[in-house]
Order: sequence, then C-alpha cells, then structure tokens
Amino acid sequence: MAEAAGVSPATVSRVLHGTRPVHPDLRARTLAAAQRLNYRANRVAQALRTRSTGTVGMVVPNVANPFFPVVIQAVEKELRRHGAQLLLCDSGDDVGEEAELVRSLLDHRIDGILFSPCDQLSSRPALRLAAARVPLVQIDRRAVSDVAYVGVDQEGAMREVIEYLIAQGCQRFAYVSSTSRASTAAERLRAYRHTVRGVDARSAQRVYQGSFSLDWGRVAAKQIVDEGDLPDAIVCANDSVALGVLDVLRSQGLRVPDDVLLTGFDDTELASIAWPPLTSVHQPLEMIGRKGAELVLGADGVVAGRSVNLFKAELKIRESSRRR
Amino acid sequence: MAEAAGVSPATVSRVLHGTRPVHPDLRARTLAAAQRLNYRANRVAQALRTRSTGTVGMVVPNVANPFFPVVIQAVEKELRRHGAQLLLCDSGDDVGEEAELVRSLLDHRIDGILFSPCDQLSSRPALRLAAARVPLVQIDRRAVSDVAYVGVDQEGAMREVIEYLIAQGCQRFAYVSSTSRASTAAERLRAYRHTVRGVDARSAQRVYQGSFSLDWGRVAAKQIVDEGDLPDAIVCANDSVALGVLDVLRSQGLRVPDDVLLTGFDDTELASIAWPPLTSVHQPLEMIGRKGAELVLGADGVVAGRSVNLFKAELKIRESSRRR
DNA sequence: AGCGTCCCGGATAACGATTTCCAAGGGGAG
DNA sequence: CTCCCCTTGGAAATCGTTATCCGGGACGCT
Repeated sequence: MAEAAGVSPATVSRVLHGTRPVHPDLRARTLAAAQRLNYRANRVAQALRTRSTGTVGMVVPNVANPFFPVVIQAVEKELRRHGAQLLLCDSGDDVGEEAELVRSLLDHRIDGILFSPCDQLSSRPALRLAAARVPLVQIDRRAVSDVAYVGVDQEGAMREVIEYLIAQGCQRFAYVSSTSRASTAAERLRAYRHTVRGVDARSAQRVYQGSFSLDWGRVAAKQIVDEGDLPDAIVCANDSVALGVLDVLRSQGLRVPDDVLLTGFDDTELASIAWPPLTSVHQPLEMIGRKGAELVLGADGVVAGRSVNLFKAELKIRESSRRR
Repeated sequence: MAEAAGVSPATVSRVLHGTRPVHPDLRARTLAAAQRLNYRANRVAQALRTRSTGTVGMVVPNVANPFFPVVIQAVEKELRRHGAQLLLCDSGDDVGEEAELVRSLLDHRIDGILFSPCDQLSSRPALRLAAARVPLVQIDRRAVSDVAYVGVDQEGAMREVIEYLIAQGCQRFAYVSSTSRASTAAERLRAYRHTVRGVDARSAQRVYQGSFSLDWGRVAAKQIVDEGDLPDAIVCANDSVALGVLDVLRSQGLRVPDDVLLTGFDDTELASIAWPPLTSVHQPLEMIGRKGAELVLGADGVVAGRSVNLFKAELKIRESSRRR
C-alpha cells in the first residue's frame, strides 16, 4: 500500500487515521491509492501493535434460552455502533466449559467481556481471572458484587408477583423452579419465600426444583396435583416451566385461572401466545444488552469498575392470573 | 517467556507445538517456565504470523428469530471442538448492513464465514466478495448456487404439507407469508403455488404477504375472514404468523381445526405450546449448524467449493390440522 | 582419518500495521 | 542575518509469534 502510493507506511497510517497533518498532495496520493487498491487495514496487525482488537467476548449459559437472543442482538448492535465485533460463547451451563471459554477469549485479546456466570459461586474464579485482565461486565446473572453488573431487580419483580397474587386473594402457594445455581434463580426463590411467608408459612416450603424446561413443569405439576392439595396459585420461575404446568393441569381437567392461578417469568413470546395468556414478568432486554455493551466499552463515562445497573421489570398481567 | 526459560523463542514455539523434536532438558525447562508463568500464546501475534485467526464469522438476518439461536449454538459447539471461536453478526435483514458486516469480518481476517443472506438477489455482491477471499458456506438461506450450502429442502417440505392437507380432504387454500426476499420464503411460496395448482387454480393466487410476525398473521387472518370466503386450510410460512392467524380466528369464533385447518413452519417451541398444538415443519437445526461449521472449517474432507447439503425436514402433525 | 549427513539449537527475518525518533526545511523573532 | 522552533516526512523500532536459514557437533561410512 505504501509503495503503491509512493509514500512511507507512516504517512499512510497518518492519513488514514488523521493522527497528524499531512501535506495535501501526499494525502491525496495515498487516498487515491487506497481507493484504487480497495485498501483496508489488517486488523490483526493493528491489534498486535495497538493492543486492542476491537472485539468483545460474551459468555452466556444457553443461547437457545429465548431470553438471551434478544440481549445478544442488542449487545451486537451497540458494539457495532462503536466499531466492535462480538465473540459469542455458550457455556452450556457448565462451569468447566465456562472457565475454558474465558481463557480462550483472553488468549484472543478481546477488549472486554460480557459475562453471564452460570453459577453464583463456582463461576467466581473464572470471573476474577478475566476481570483482572480486561474490562468485565456481568450481565443478567452475577457471581461477585465488586464488578460491574447489568440486569433487573429479580427480588423486587418476584415480590411484585406475589403481592399481586395476594391482592387477588391467594393465600396458599407453590413455587416451581430449577436447581440452577444462577444468581437470578436464587434471588427469585429468596423473594418468593420471603414474601409468601407473611401469609402462609407452609407455602414458603412448597418449592419444586428441577430444570427450566417444559418437561420439568409437567413433572412438577403432576406431583402437585397428586398431592391432592392444590394451592391457590402456582408461581413459576420461568415461562417454559409455567407452560409445562399448564399443559398437565389442562389434561387433568383443571382450569386456569378458575381452579388455580398461574404465573411465569421472563415474558417470552410463549407467554402471550399461550392459552390462556400467561401472566409473566417482562424485562427490558434491549436496554440490558445496550447498557452492558456501553459499560464494557467504557463508553458510559462511568468507570466500569463497580457500576451496578438495576433495571425495573414490568409485571404483565394476563388471563392466567385473573380471579373471576 | 523465552528468556524466562533460558531458551530461544524458536525453541519455545517448537516445544509448545511439537513442530520439531527438542532436547528433553530444554523441553522440560520451557514447559516448567510455561507452567510457572501461566504462559499462553498471544493469538493475535500467532494470527499475524500464520495468517489464521482461529475465528469464524457468522452473519444471520435476525438473531431473535427462534430459528437461529439453535443453529448458532450448534455452530459454536462444533467450532469450539476444533478450537475456533465464533464472531456473530446480525444484519437486521438489511442488505447494506450485511455488506458492511462482511467487510468488517474480512478485515478481522476470519478463517471462514457462515452466511445466511437476507436477500436472494441483492446479497450476492457481498457474498461474492467474501467467497473470493475465505471459505464460505451459505446456511439456511442462499443467494448463489456455486458456493457451498447447508439447509433443508424447503420445496419438498412445503409440498409435503400441502399434499398432506389434500389427503385430509382440503381443496381450497390460503397462504400467509412475508414479503421477505429470502430464498427460503421464495422456495416455500413456489412449492405452495405449484402444489396447490393441481387441485384449485384460484388458491394458487390466494397469497397474503406481510412480515414474519404475530401481528401480520392477525392482519392477514382478519382479511381472510372479512372476505367471507374461508378456505379449507390456511397454510403459513412461519409459526409466528400461524399463531397470529390462530389468535384472530379464535376471537372471531372460528375454531381450528373444526372450521379451518392451520399449519405453520419451523416447529419452534411455540408450535407445540399453542392451543390447539400447531402442525409445523421441523428442521434438523443442530445438524444444519454442525454441518455448516464442519464445512467452513474444511473438516469435512470435501472441498467446501460447491458442496450442497440438503437435509430433510420432518412434518410434525398436530391438532391444528387434524380433520375430525 | 576424512568426509558427507543428520539433528537440533539459536539467530534472524518476516507478518502488517503504529509509534517514536530524527532530520530537513520553512518561518518568525531578535 | 542568524538562531531557534515548529512542522512534517521518512527511517526504524516494536508488537509476539512462526518460519527459514545457518552452523556446530555427532555419527556413520569408506
């Protein structure tokens, strides 16, 4: 490129980045040559020299969980606005894989990491390792409190769900969740227990833990029905689980909301499509993604150090929880 | 690292890659030093020297379309098995953005591209540009025929849907789709027209094109109902659209499948959750993703040049299309 | 013993950019 | 008119690897 323009490589760099003034003639010559050759700088070489790759890594527990694609989309969009690319990794909810992924991302010299740790305890070492080397933002889930975080106030949201159900006249509850060790699951459960305890001590213990899947919802629902002691409301930690529950209730001749109220969480497309439509908790996914990207790029002005960004979730009340 | 081990950088490289035999003593020394320093090679420098970044780009039209996350997940998994990372880009169904993304990926010197072109015509220039520089595999959607492709036989699948409906006794059809210029949409429409023509010429013209969304399904359904000429079956190019249609039919007092049969496409989680469960076309998403990744890495043994991998879709028959 | 052949280390040159440093030239001030 | 500073171009170092090349020693063969 330099020789094609008949100037030194230094000049090329200066023209293309405007780092320093360059004589109009030389400037024109290099621009012409760049145009003619369709020249585009090699970002690998750039990265080696400038120690910045223009790449951000993102580690999520499960891309197929409908929660994440929307966040990923927002992240990618925001990154691109700043000229950065997204290296996406799926940890498959496995702490070992997750740690391996983080190391690999560091090897690639990403400029930052968006991390959704799958385990609020065991994910810590990997998180610390990464945070010591690059800007890191926890997104949706978290494992440590002194590193930046973006997500919604899970406890507040779950409390709102229960308080709403209580206002609907419910007194006895059951909670269907997963054994996931993600911070979000833990926080929702804690809020459930704490809020429900006020009206019925036994309900606080009535917790069914399996996985975040339709099938587990079905299994748990069967268990609840078999116990012959139907609560006033079944609270689910996730939409998929809620729809599994709904499926079994229906096939057992039980009607929602007539016989029992039902709520989900995450407000995926499933919730509004279901019949009856499912009451759920809507999180501002685009905002979470965008803010996460901003923070990790330091475009936020704030030192990403220990910034905590809690967004408010919105309770979407639908048929499945309307007493009639 | 080299000085820490007291050997030359060349030796370090040889030990770590096993490129050439190295004296046990030196070998042990470097390995010890590597361990001690927690040394990991800088992949940026490696990439500059070897002209291979260990990164593959992927361009999809819309990450939030539930079809893609599963494919992405499979791709990422397979790439990782080969030690590669995934650079994910969302074109937002915009040809201009798409072209920009491709250029950016090339700048980053990715080792290959998985491309799902959003427009079967206008995406060509970008596709050509990329294919001339790196191994490229078209995935799900395609724009040119002389570059590798992985996906399912859309025409065969849609033909199967129609033939099944005809076998159920349907004679008059309506087709709800989008104006998308993706190859998949075009192929499904072509198969619909072609197959339906055999039983009813008018049905071949009864096509409603909007977007791949719930809302468009609702609008189209209203239109169909208002025309006062309900077909025997409404065929949809997509599950979301079908569920939008279902929603309006239900609220207009029309019952599925009693008054009209209904089918979707893609067999997303929505299809099995809906009420009544929606007949849909299931595509082997994991296989598509895996095969795409294999091909682009050349791990397949085949020259990725013009390999075409068509998988067979599976018709999932559910309540929404069962005549009774 | 002499000579050719391996074998294996290290020195050295890339890879393709940015950045630092130096020098030449021009202009302003004393 | 001289001196100095400021501007601007290019030469060269650098980023951290891998690949090429060269040389010294060991070994085998005649």
